[in-house]
Amino acid sequence: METKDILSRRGIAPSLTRLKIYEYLRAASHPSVDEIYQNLKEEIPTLSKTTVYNTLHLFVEKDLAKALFTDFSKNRYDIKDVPHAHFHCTECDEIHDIHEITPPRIAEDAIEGYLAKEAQLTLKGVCPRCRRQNTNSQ
Amino acid sequence: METKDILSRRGIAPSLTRLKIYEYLRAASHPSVDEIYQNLKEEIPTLSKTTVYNTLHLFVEKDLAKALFTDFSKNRYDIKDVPHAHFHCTECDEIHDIHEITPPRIAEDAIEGYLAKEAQLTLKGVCPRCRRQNTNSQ
DNA sequence: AAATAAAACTGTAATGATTACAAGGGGGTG
DNA sequence: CACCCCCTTGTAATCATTACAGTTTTATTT
Repeated sequence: METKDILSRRGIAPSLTRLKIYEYLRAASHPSVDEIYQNLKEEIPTLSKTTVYNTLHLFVEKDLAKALFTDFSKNRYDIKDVPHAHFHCTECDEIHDIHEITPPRIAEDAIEGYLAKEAQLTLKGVCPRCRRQNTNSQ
Repeated sequence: METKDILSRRGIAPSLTRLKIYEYLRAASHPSVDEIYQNLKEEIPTLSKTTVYNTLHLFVEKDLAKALFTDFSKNRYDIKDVPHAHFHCTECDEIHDIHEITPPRIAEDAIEGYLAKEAQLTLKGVCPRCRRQNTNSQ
């Protein structure tokens, strides 16, 4: 399927900028906003970084792309020693510990060639309290 | 075990500031740096935010605490649709797709009361290339 | 083709988290 | 008492992200 159609299907107008960003994203490896911007501004000299942000937000909203959480961006700390997952509620922005599901225990040499030191499992969605509030108010 | 001893065991001098930060971290729920700072400066009026950063970095280095990756601060994007994990190499800062291990498929209602929409599994460690380079140069 | 409205795009400024860095302070040791 | 080391502090710099208002482009209607 052509990129144009992929965007159209999701209700995104397939402008040149959006096509290029989509294609860069598909070809590259987890690029940062700046990487996308730096690389595309050769082809699209008028490109603005704000547009890259806007476009990525749009893609995420329309389920065409995902925002990753990685070690680059850590702004919460935890001290619990029992393995557990984290649930981030997108409504209230709270983080809850989840013990029903745990990050897989990964041996250091589980993945050929890699030395794995830590695994984090993060879930995203709506927490019980926010679900109740949504139901009540609608 | 007393907090003082927990720190000492890891080779961290148990200063008042560090004790308080450790105890706050243990009692609170995934606090941000600012939350820790705001709450402790009542007790420790001279506290500086830099100290909170320094102390947390120290705890992480000594394996007393973990930095979480969450949706709050995401700065990489991905478009792949096959479920896969991400491996963040702490030496070269690259992110690799890992297909040998995948995030557990989590049904929306898998966790009592929660609505789970997405799961991300992130590993941390050293990638094959960096491991080879370390070996060669030492 | 002109007129209009809506949607995309842009640039600048503001915000917020984090880091860099150089200097201050306190406690223990010789 | 002098010295040194480590902890702590404050300011300034950096970097990613967002806010916002204005401009350009595109599509639509006349």
